[in-house]
Amino acid sequence: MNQDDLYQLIWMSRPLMQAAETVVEQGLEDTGLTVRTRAVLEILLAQDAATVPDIAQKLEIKRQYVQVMVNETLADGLTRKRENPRHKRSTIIALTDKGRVLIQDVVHREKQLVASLGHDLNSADVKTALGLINTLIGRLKSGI
Amino acid sequence: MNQDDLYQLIWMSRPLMQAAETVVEQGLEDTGLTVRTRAVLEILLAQDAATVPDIAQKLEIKRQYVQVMVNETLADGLTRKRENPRHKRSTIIALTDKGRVLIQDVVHREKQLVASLGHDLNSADVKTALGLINTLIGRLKSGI
DNA sequence: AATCATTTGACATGTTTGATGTCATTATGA
DNA sequence: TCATAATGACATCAAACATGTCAAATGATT
Repeated sequence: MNQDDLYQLIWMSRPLMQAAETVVEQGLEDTGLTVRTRAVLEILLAQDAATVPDIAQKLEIKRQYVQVMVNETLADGLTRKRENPRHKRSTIIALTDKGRVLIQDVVHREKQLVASLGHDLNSADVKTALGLINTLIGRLKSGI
Repeated sequence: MNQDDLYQLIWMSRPLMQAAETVVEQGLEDTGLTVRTRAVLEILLAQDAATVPDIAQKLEIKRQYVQVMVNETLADGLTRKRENPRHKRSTIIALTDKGRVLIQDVVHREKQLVASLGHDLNSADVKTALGLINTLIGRLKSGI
């Protein structure tokens, strides 16, 4: 193992994230979304509906802050509350049609951008890198 | 190209960064450094000395904020000002012995951690992933 | 040399992205 | 039933920046 490569790889995650989020922000400009409310909608798109604490766990941020973001999407008519049979106060948050169309459109445009960005990249390399990164995240989190 | 893999890879840069910085923070606990002042010292370690605007350019953040961080390291005796023949006000910032020992020690411990973290990873895979990430950063930044 | 734009440090203020703490209400489980 | 946990709502705080402005210093142009 060339450990300097791995060291560098880990530290390059910040520039990659920053560059990616800058590009995502540009695509969000006329939608009224932020990168973080976009993340909330993406979770709801993937699993149809979730409670605020569920979303917080997925995003690994505190529920209190997710609540603020969710309340924004509710105010904008992008999500709506659904009754939760398991808890009267803790409503289930689901996309409205408006919200679904919006986030689907955003994700679609992003995927097109990624496709043009990576048209000439080796598929196996990408898969390798993805696996590696997931391994690293797992080990860093578990303190191994 | 499986574009979903690439899409996922890009989005995983945030969890990777967060996990990495959490671990780095733990290693910094008894040093009085933050992740960002650590970054300043690492630049000075790599190139011996630099002005505040130089550091800002490397970190891709505003010089005004770098100034605040550098002033902290000056107050802590980790760096010192050196006369700049090219500009009377814009001093060159360099590590003191104390600062050099500290950042070298921090980086050394981090590299040991990375070594144990990645002992069983394939060296070629890591190199591939690093190259891929650098390519992606370049393309995202240039808007390609 | 005089002038004008640029660079820089210093300082004040604003913004985003959260964390933390607390309260009242509402489940849930022993 | 009674203690405990979960949840939404709200307030406060902090880190990591960005932005704007000023004055001193420098560099470039004429």
